[in-house]
Amino acid sequence: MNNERPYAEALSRLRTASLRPTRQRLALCKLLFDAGDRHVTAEALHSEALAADVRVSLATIYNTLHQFTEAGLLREVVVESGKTYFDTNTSDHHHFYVEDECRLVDIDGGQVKVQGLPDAPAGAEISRVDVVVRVRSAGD
Amino acid sequence: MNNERPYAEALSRLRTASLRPTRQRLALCKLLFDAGDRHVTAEALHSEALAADVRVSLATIYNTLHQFTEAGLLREVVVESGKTYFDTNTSDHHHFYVEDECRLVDIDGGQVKVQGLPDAPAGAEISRVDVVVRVRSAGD
DNA sequence: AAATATCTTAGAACCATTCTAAGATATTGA
DNA sequence: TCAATATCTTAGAATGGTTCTAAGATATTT
Repeated sequence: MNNERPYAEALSRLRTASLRPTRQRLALCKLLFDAGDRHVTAEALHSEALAADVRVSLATIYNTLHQFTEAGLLREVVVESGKTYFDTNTSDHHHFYVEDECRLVDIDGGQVKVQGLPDAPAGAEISRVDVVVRVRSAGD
Repeated sequence: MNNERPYAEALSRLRTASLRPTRQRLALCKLLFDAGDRHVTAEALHSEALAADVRVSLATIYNTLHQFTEAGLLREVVVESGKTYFDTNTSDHHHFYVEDECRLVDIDGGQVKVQGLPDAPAGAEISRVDVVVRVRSAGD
């Protein structure tokens, strides 16, 4: 977006999250948000960082992903036990989950309507409605 | 249901699954299916079995839960990473997930309609649509 | 620049789950 | 009924993703 100040956007993201702009967080910001909507696991982001010569520990990857999630910069998506995906798309939307590729695909939230849900259990209030459409590649 | 042949139902369940009626599987069948709709984790079922004086290893609990799932007697529900629930209700339905209690509540599938889903990604076909309504107990 | 607050890190710890391979149990077929 | 075969159960080790620890590094505030 801005070739002269490549970290301006990352910097402002960290400011809104009240997180100090460290080398690691700035680099992860760029990796996460410069490439459009993404669904990453901690391990995948770690590999990507190392491949891009960003020296960062796995612990920091986890810390950062959770801090970003708490700040509303990321959304956590659970579709399979033992694997956590972080989604850079935080708008109202849903997911296809391609089971045999362990891959997520966004479904725009605007066009999807979930009708007929009963009231939440007594004393509880809805925090989110997640629709996961599990699909299998027919080819296999 | 039948007080004189307490294992008759368990036995027929195992037959339909082509699984040998062992002491462990019969007992787990009873624990799982005699009490109406349930959502159990492997650990929880293990504790329950031990409490009921059913000597069974955790490995067998896992084996059995997976075999039952493959046979269509159970359904696996993923709502939180690192925790797998097995649901004795295998009919078309959805779930409330009470986040602060890690508890699932069934939502009857008949009355819920998910409209406006786009086509599955090229070459893929839908295997299931899961709706998870995350709720928080307002009290806390 | 000193004092303070926050961050990063390697490696250990953790926990749910799966694996291993050896003995036990169920089934089959004479 | 009994041996032969197939399947099952098990304790304990192994695995894999994630979190914890506590010590040194970096950023911020004064």
